[in-house]
Amino acid sequence: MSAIKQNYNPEEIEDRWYAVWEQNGYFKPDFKAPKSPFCIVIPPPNVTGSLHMGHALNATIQDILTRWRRMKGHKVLWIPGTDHAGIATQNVVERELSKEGVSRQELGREAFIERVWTWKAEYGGRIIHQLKKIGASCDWSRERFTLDEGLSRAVKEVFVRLYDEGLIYRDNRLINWCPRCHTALSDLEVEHEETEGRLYFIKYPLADHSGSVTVATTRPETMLGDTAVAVNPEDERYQQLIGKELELPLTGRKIPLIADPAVDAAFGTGAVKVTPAHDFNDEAMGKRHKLPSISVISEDGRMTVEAGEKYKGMDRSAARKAVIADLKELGLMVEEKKHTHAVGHCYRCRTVIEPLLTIQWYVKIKTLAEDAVKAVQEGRTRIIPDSWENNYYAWMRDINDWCISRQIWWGHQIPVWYCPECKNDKGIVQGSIIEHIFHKPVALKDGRTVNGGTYAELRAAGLGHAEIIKNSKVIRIPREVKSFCRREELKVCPGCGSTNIIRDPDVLDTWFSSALWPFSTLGWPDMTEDLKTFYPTSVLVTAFDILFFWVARMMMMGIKFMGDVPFRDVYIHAIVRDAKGQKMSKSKGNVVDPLIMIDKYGADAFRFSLAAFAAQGRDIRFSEERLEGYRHFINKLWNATKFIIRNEAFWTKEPVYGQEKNLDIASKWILSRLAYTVEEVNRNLENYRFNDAANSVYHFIWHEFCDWYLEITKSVLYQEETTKEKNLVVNCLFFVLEKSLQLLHPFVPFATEEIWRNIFDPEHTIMLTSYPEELPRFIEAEKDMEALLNAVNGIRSIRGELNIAPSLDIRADVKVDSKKIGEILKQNLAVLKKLTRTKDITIGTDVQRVKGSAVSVQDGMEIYIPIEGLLDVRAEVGRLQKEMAKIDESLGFLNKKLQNEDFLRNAPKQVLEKDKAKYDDLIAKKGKIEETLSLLKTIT
RNA sequence: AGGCGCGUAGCUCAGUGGGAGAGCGCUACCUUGACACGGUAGAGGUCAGGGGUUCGAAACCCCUCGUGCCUACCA
Repeated sequence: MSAIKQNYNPEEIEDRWYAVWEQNGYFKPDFKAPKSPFCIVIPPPNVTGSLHMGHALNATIQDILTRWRRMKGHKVLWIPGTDHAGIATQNVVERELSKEGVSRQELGREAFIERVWTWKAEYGGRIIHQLKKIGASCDWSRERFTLDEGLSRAVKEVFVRLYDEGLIYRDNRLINWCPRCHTALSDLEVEHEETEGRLYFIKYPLADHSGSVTVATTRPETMLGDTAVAVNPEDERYQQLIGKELELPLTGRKIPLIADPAVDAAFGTGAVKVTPAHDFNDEAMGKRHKLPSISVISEDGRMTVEAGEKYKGMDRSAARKAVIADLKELGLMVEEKKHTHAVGHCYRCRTVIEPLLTIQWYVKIKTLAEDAVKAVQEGRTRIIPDSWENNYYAWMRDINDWCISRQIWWGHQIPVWYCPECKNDKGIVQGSIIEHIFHKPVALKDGRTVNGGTYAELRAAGLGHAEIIKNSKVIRIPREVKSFCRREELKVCPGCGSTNIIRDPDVLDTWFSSALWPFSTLGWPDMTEDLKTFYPTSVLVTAFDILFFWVARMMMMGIKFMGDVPFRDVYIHAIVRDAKGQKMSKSKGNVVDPLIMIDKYGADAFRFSLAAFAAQGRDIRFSEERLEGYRHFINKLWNATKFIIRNEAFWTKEPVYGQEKNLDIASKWILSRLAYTVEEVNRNLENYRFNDAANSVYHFIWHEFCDWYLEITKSVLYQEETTKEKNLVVNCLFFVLEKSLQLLHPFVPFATEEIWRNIFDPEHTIMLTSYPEELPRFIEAEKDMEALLNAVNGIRSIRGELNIAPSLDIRADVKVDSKKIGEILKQNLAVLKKLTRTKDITIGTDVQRVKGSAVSVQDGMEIYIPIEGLLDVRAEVGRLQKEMAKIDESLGFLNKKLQNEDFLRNAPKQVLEKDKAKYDDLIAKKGKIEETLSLLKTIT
């Protein structure tokens, strides 16, 4: 005898079943499964992260797909893992250290990294735990970390190969720099924000004192590094001045007035200061005009010696104030205006970005991007919804080379060594590369001299990266020596044998390693069984905010190194916002914690809600009320199960198909509705329409199975004796329950498992049963059922609207239009009575309305409920008039349509037929109601 | 500045050319032998506004208003 607990209590069942699944290895791929491999790699959450709504939605969708495919018989693998998240993690640990009063510099690189690993060991598993809480069926035995040994090997391999092909190079140019994180950032890692600032108009005197030119700038402090002023060549105001020299205020330097078409004559004064070392536009202009670059801001955001003695060492914001004050004093500040413009901020710490001239490593991106675009154009990878395709193309077309070096410690250290001693130009390369850097004494502008030494020593002496590079000699490496001792750490310079070699201190952008995720997690560079089986992966599930950061780069790397796209489909889901539609963020304090939701409502209800919210192409506003509603749904399922179990004694477990002839209409109907739902759910999941899939199973279970079928079966089930009929109905109940549980399992894994084990198979999991597919429909039964539903609805409607007390015994007379409908109703007389709480019902084609009866006109029948004396005639008249009004409105609409010759000529036949039939029905109905109304009126 | 999206019931949202739907909320009635986390019956909408295409538009096109996001080197 099966027994489930009286009350549905998610807490009690969820952890228990998860442990069972994991211990039994149900999450591992079954290589013997009949259908094709199905693989998903999880977007690796940051180790620093804790589960937020976005992760929850993301994981739920992947788990639904994974469980569904597993049940359908695919070889399913879902690989989990985490990302080392370079800057983010380093910042977290640095903050921890600063509480102890230690800086990472004081600790030293090695000790610091060790400290991060310790931190990771302690807190890094948190998010994995949380993923388990929501039921994610990942194969944890294959869990990866972007900084683990295997992935590090993949990273190094990719770096070296790209380097050998000339696709990785080093260059000295402007880069987005975060003075707080003290590192370079890629274009993507800069977030632009509209900021209210000021536009300053500054007078630059002509060197011959014959006048002046006024420039407009938002960043007066950078003027100290100006090397020209530019105007548009067409600008008539400046024709006479082009080519003349100006005297740069506060410095006395002479700079030229140049003409460049990039200057917008309409903006400001039409004259723009040019600072090639601190502005991307100016850098380009500087290159065109061969202007020198003067760096006046250093890597920590302070002014350099180049800025002049007065400003040296000042913070850039202090320097701005000082420059403004000084200009005012000189009478050169003409005007200040309010001005809003976009200012770049570091995506990790919100500090204002500083464009700085530094040497960095870059990936040449153009050819890689072209292939990635082609792959989508040719449909080798589909992006769903496809509205994202254009964004993808646009971004790929405008893409700049990818800056991959970061001046932090936590990450994949760049596999490049430098030899300060080696004089042999052919020197080097290690798993890599060695470049000779500054072996000559370097004279600096401030008068100091640096006597060579290693790169690290110079950094320690207080020199900036850029300074060192600028003053050093970089030697190009001949191609033939590029690939050398690839995978080992380099100890000795292969060129000169020196052991005094230094590794490049920079690490790679976090996204460099995650770009390899779809194949590195499967074992690449080794051609493992997993890699052979599961690459390309089936679908990548992600939010749009990392489409460029991650998806685009995976596309490029996958195509480059595997020769095929990394995934067949990319499903882009919504961002979860709060109830007001705002992005959830800690600073706004509007974050909804998924774990609290799980505590309150259970993981099943939570998952189901997320699925039901996940309409394509639209953001989700999270609503706790709806979540509550879906918990009620699971509770409903639970209670329905209790009801069904009570009849277990009559369950013969015979198959329901094969004896359709003996089945009653309702049973055939529910089987047919089930078949319809199964088809819909499968189709919707196939198309990533999770909300539609969730809604259709919800509607079926609640409003068809529970509301109708369960109620209908009661009239048979409550009979004392055991009959064949009773057995059939019970078998049908159990069958539909079983299929419903399976249908629901990908959405609601825990409760379905609990119920399944209790009823159908205590020894085996529902996880590995077959997903319902292609059941037979019984269209005729569905049509016949309409008659029964109409009769019930008609009687209920009268009861409800006339407010007839349920305790009042009533009877009903049903005049049917055809014998067939009469037969159907007669067969289900007991049901009809029970559902309408009617004592007695007469059915026939010749039934007459008795005086004092309320009337309901339904398709195929008229229903009379005699309530002599009790009939509130006015209420009944009102009710019927309301119905008449509705009918008249519809008739008016149809009339217009059917009298329109264009409609008759052009509309498709089916539409025409349908409308005609509808019209006839309405006319008939109208006639009947009119008749009744006139009768009622004669009474009053 | 460009690009993308959204505006449908009180709220949150489905609905990609044939008479407006769901969940929650609301109203009335009901402790009927699974479930009050329930049942039954209801109320509630010029589908933002204007123009166009069409026999027919919430849906397709154009414009306006409102709103959200993405991209960008506007000094």
